[in-house]
Amino acid sequence: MPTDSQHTPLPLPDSNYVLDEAERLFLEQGYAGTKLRELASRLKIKPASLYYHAPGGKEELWQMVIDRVLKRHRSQLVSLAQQADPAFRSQLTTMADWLVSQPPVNMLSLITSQLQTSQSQTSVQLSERIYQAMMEPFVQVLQSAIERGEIRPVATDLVAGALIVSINGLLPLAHTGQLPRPARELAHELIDIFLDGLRRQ
Amino acid sequence: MPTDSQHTPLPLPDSNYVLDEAERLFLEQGYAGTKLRELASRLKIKPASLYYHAPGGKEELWQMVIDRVLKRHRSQLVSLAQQADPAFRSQLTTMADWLVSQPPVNMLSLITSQLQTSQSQTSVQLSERIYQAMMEPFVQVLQSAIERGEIRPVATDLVAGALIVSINGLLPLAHTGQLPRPARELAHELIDIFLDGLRRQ
DNA sequence: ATTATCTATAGATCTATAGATAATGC
DNA sequence: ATTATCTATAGATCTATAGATAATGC
Repeated sequence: MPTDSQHTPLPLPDSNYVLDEAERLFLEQGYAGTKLRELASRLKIKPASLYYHAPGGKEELWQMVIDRVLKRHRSQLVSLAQQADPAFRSQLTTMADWLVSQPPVNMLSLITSQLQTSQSQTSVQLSERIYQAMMEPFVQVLQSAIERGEIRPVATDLVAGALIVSINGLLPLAHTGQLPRPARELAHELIDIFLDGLRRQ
Repeated sequence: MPTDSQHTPLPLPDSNYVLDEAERLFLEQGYAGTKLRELASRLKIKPASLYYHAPGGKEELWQMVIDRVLKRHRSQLVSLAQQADPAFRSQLTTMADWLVSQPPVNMLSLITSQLQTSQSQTSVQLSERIYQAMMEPFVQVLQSAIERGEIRPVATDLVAGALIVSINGLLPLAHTGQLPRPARELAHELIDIFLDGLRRQ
């Protein structure tokens, strides 16, 4: 019943080993917790060499990473949402599988991190972008399902947000053995609960 | 009623202004993002004075804060879960209201923060404590409801976790205006969706 | 005497800059 | 010539320690 693996996993736009490693660190440890020393050390270069790739230093790296992550999520999720299969549940599981395949994006700490770095981009603009990249694709799918009469009219943004943070928030617990099951499986079960509810039917 | 000879407004167990402020900072900005300078500055004391309250420095402050937060959540949630009213939905909303009233605890970043500080307490022990403090009370309530036949038999730990991370994860979005509604209202709507599901009944 | 702060300062860590160096591509 | 690294080092920031000081409680 779960949708099978896709054909080609889309040639990912930017393949940049510096940003790849920076992304892992920033998403996992946050802005303040990420040290240029450690990033350089993982890349097996000296910290000074990072300024060749990002003359603007840590803040520019952060900006590039966030940009890339949000663009990737938006393009991938929108494309999955528009895929042929119109069955609501399989749309959701496919999108969930994508989230599960990616390093978890903690929408909340992204915003508060941004507040710290006091960037040109305000936190309002950032949460707008996070919304478009992560929530909007889910909102679209939910909206269509409502229009087709498949599901009840609910607050689509609330449900979209709940789905995303549940999936992303529970993944780490899957790993620490607190919820000892494969992440995909957890995500699918979560979706079924959202669909059918807890109450006896 | 507890004897209230003095009309002190806050009878909550530990009232410690240093830990209060440290808790705000640690939960909001994480371990690395919290600077002793800023903590001291908010308390209107010099950084060195913090070592009177916590000779072990930053790590001891972190440990004390996490301890206090988890104990508070566990005692409060367990007590709310055992309250007279046996109606399942109102048990959940009462517990949700408590979560909403508190600074959001990001279970995930707590664990990864702990990994950084390389404390005696392993991250496994910590996630065990987080589980007992936050998830277990919800699991109990769900378990009882299943036994009473009010809800279907579901993976209680999964649902408990999803409820908690949804509530805590969406609060900040309520504030940034991305989901422009009072937090309690959002939480209650979320609970109703979990109960009834999305599908047309 | 104890409590809670302070000043002064050490030492570690972290980000960033300047300029050199080696390898690759035309 | 351009690309990607390096060494050396400055300067900021951050945690922590030592010892002094003032206020409070017995």
